[in-house]
Amino acid sequence: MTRQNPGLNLKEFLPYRLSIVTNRISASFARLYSEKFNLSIPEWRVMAVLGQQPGLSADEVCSETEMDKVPVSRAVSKLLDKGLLKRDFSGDDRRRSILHLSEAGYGMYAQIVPLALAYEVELKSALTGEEQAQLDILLDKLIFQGSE
Amino acid sequence: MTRQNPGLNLKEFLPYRLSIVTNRISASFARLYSEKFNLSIPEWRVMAVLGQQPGLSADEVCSETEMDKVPVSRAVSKLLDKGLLKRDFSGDDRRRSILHLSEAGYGMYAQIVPLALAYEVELKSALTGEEQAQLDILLDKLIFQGSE
DNA sequence: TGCAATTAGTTTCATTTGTAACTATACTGT
DNA sequence: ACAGTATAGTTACAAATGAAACTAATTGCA
Repeated sequence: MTRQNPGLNLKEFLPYRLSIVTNRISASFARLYSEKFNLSIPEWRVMAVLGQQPGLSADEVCSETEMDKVPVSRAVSKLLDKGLLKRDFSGDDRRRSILHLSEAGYGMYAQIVPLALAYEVELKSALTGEEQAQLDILLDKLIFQGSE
Repeated sequence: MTRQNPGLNLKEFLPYRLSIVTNRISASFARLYSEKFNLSIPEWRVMAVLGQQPGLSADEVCSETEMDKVPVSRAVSKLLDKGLLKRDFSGDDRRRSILHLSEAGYGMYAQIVPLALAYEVELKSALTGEEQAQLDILLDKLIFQGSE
């Protein structure tokens, strides 16, 4: 049977292209911190946001990282076990946690950050300075669009 | 303790930004075909590539879609169960499958493609024509970069 | 030939993930 | 004050995932 192809070329389809790029990049970046520091992706994300904004609650970590509260909860308890995080509870609202990197956690964070930045530089090295700026603008527009 | 922030701003960090955009987009696109057609993401991917390139083997589907062979194998058997796929085996090499959408599968594919294209148009509507072209170029460069 | 190494695909098993149910605390309106 | 609702976080359960083991077929080469 001869069919007229409705014409969806995957390799040109934006959601598909984005997922290929993103999957490759996050897999290779994850290797960086998982091999050396034995952190899972959710664990790293929690540390990354707390390194920058100490004192967030678990719930705020969720909204900052767009992670589900279940993986956040599990990552937090793993990080507590490993001694990389400290947790207090708010006096105002004793349900609410107040999360900080511990000394050890901050030390690890401070080791990972330069690796992360170097990785980003390497990634962007395929692009000119102008293209890098353009990419930021485009991603902003798409991030906004995606949230409808 | 006063600490000097090593300075990783997640919201500006490329791998993080890419994953936010991609996760939002693929989640909302997945709703499109999972709700209406009851397809999982791997199932849709297999159909999408076979709609465009009938007769691929499972292994070729893997390399085309960058999926693992396990999810491909499972998606193929689900799609066979649902009657959306036909499978033959090569005469030359009887391990090698030859996969085609069935009539029903092609019918479903032909319904999904316009939805997918409309979704892509809507996504890109946040961008000017020139920005869309630029985005394609940038993704190509990053896709190439990511594969090293 | 014939036997080791390779390849296509499936299955098993352990891990990860998310939905939904649950606990504990806090807020709201009467 | 208190009953009903909402919120922070955890736990239980079920589904998805991938690494590794497995089966079956093919290739290479001695």
